[in-house]
Order: sequence, then C-alpha cells, then structure tokens
Amino acid sequence: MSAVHHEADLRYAVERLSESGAKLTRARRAVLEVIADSRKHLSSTEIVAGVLQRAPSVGRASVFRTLDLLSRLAIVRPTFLSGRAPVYVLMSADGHHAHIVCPRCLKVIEIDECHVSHALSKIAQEHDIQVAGHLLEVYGLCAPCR
Amino acid sequence: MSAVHHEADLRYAVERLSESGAKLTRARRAVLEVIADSRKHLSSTEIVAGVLQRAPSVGRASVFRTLDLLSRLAIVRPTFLSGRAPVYVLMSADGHHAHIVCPRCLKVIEIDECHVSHALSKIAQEHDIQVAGHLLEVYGLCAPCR
DNA sequence: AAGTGAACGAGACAGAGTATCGTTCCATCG
DNA sequence: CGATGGAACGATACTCTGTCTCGTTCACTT
Repeated sequence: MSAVHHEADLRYAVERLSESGAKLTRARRAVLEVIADSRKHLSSTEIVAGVLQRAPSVGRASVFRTLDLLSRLAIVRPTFLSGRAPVYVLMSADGHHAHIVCPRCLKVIEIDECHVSHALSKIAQEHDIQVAGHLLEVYGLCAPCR
Repeated sequence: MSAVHHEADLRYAVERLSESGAKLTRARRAVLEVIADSRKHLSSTEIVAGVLQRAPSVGRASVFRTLDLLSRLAIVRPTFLSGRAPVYVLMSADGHHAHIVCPRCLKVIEIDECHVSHALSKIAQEHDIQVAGHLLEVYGLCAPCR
C-alpha cells in the first residue's frame, strides 16, 4: 500500500519535477507514487486504475498529461514489453535504466549494474554527444526457459 | 525507390522469416522492403502508406499482422522516439541495435559499433541468461544543440 | 497439378491517447 | 488581504492506431 519499493527514485523524481519549474500537484504526485510503488512496469491503463484508487478525483486526462511530462523530463520512459500497450519504466536518478526480457516467458528482470559506462564514454567521444542517460534492453532466454 | 540502404539486413530478415516457418507473402515482402528501404525509423502509419504505394492491394490489417510477426521474431522492435506513435527499428543480423536520441532536436543517430559486448557477457553471467540480442538507446545532446 | 492450412483483404470494432473548454488552484503583486 | 494571471485541472467528446471477424486466396508440399 505504501511507497516503499523505490523510495529513493520517487524522492529524486519529485525533486527533478520541481527543478523543471512544474508544480507538484495532487495528480502528479499520485501518478509518481503509483509508478514508484509498483514492483513491475505498468501500462497507462494500470496507472490510471492505480491513481483512481489512490485519488479518486483525479481525471484520466491528467494521468496522460503527467505521463507525457515525465517522459519529457526523462523521469519515465515508455517501452514495449509484453502486451499491446506501452509500459512506463521509471528511470533511475542518473537517467539510466536496464533490464532483461525473456522472449519466451516475457518476464522482465531489472538490472542494477549494467556495466556500460565504458561503452557510453566511447560512444560519447566517437559521436560528440553529451550523454545524459540510457536505456539498455537485453533479450535472452532466462534459466527456467532453457 | 529501390531497396539499397539495408540490403544485407533485408536479405537476412527474409532468411530468418523463412527459417521460422512463416510464408514469404507479398504483404510481408512489401513491409520488409519499406522498412529496409527507409533511411529513418518509420511509424506504423508511415509503413502502411509506403506499403500502399508499393503494393496497393495489400490491406492495412496485414501490415499490422506483419509488424507483429516481425517483432516476435526480433527482426524489428517498436520504440518510442519522437511523436505519439511507436516507430519500428530494424534490428541488425545478430539481433542488436543501438542509437542516440538528442532530446532537444529529436534527431536519431544510428550507432554501428556500440561496445557493449563485454557488458553483455557480464550481464549474461550474473543473471544466468543466454543473450540473443539487445537494444541500446543513448540520450544526450548532439553537438549542434549545445 | 492438387490439396491444405496459413495468410490475406475488407471493413466493422475497441480502446488508448488527445483536444477542448470552462473551472480551480496557487503564486505574485498591488 | 483581496485581486490578477497563468498553470494545471476534471469531464467528456473525439480521433486514430491497432484488433477482430469472416469469407477468400495464395504459398508451399508432395
């Protein structure tokens, strides 16, 4: 019920939201809490449902507006995992995220340490880019599926 | 007009399609050609339009069915770049793909060499996964935008 | 050359996301 | 302390991407 799973990420997301000049409204707080509170990545429909439970007066449109805002701020990233609708991934404090998708059972395994910093600095150098974040998706069969 | 840009990828995609047991129909060939022929990543709407030009008798539904099939075969991967609708990325022969997105001008820069093989083998080992492919998205300002 | 199941084309349908519009909230400034 | 203005809101109508259905056609096998 309470937001315990990604407490730090939630705090950081709220901080970045304020920094951007956006107001921290009830609707936005509710969306962030639902996302941070969930153990798995949620679709927009699931987020709407979660928000409705937590703050029944919040409208559908505000949830979508918030998801848009969070995407633009790179706090969240829509991604296709299982199913037809995109699923919103909460980026970590430094704008990075990585997970493994098993193409057979569609399970998603979150990765904390993805070892790409060296690769990123090479890419930054080769393409003259100022890297601000990344998403790494790895596709591969998990142990039970082999 | 003719498919010259990702000729090798196209050939490989066709091969994997046959290998999977799927028939190589006119609709599927048209979709693959449109995707491989394009210099940029296309949305489903753009793909439908391209197919319609190339093979007017092909139905909308078949395009979506094909995109589904190609996604399941990891020949293509839907991703959110600019805009509301997802965009389909053609994975390279070994199931890998990487690009940089500039969050300001929304330009997408394709990366040929992404230097993550070492990171992937570490991840494979740590999580007991048999890696079959990956997608790396790097977010960062490009030179002109700084 | 014929048989068979996969795939197709057309169009009705569903549902995710958007646009509109009047209202509310909140900060700033008189 | 109350007025002013802009950002965000809630409700709802609407759009459009993607799906489902169903009878028909076509690609591959033998």
